[in-house]
Amino acid sequence: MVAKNEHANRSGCPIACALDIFGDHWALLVIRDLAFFDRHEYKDFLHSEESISSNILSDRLKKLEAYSIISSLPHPDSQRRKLYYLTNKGKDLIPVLVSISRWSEQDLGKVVKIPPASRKMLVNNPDALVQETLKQIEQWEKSVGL
Amino acid sequence: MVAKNEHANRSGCPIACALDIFGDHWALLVIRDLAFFDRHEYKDFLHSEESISSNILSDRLKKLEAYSIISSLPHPDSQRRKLYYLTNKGKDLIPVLVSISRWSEQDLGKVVKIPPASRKMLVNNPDALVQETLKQIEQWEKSVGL
DNA sequence: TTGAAATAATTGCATAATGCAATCGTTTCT
DNA sequence: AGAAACGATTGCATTATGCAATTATTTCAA
Repeated sequence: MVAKNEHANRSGCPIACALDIFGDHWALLVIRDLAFFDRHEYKDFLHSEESISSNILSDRLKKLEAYSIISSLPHPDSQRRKLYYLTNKGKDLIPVLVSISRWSEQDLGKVVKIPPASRKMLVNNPDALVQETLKQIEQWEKSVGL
Repeated sequence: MVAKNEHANRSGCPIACALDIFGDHWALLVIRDLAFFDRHEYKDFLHSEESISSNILSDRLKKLEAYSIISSLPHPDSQRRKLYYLTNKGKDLIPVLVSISRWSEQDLGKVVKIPPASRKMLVNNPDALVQETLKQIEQWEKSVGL
């Protein structure tokens, strides 16, 4: 890892504990890629729109794996590539991602770009968006034999 | 502010945009204090369990105010003290805080300490927790004549 | 009324985290 | 066999954070 995080478990507060795990600029974006964008490989995360650095990505993948939020699988086509995926603990973060998106949609105005179909579901029935996302993840899992 | 954040608006992604605002170890804790713990003053935030540093607190209050997530009021008892409170934009973050708490309750185990009454509501009816929180905020607002 | 405490910051400095470009050692492709 | 792809790591510059001390007011209490 790039460096140690001195803040682990500052308190028993559920929000503080969560922030000790994903309270930074990048962790949730990796989880977003896994949850919504069907990205599962190192290079996919690396090339996502926000341009994460290679060292930071490597660090976050390790941390998220250490926290059992993600896990990985050897890629069927290659022994060196890996397929990352969300554990149940990680999937449980989808409602968090959706509520954050909902807030941005409501309160951040035009800078935020969301595909119309998703936006509609996000506004009218966020729970359905969570469910649909889970369903697509299940499909992917089946496709790799998980 | 302590320093400038070079990451503003990395993309149009609603999650990335949100993280550019509160994706750090402290911002959401200040919002938590305002939302759930009836803390409204600098010293209250400063003395909260996680021990935020004075310079960081000062910085976050400025940023959150700049983003119109919080606002402030002169304290009725003192001209130097201020009363901070959540704007509508800030109140819209309560569902985010609740969903994060819910995740921690579900997936972080015993390190997380939540009062039994809140935990029950968090698990069985998170929306009700949001509503109750909003109601208590309204009461406080009334009490200071907002 | 005057000195002490309280309050909201700010400063300086050490440490940690991040950003960035280059590079490494494999593996895979042609 | 050589080139490209890939997952990482390294070194170094910059930015953010942590921490203790300090500041300038204001408020409180003897």
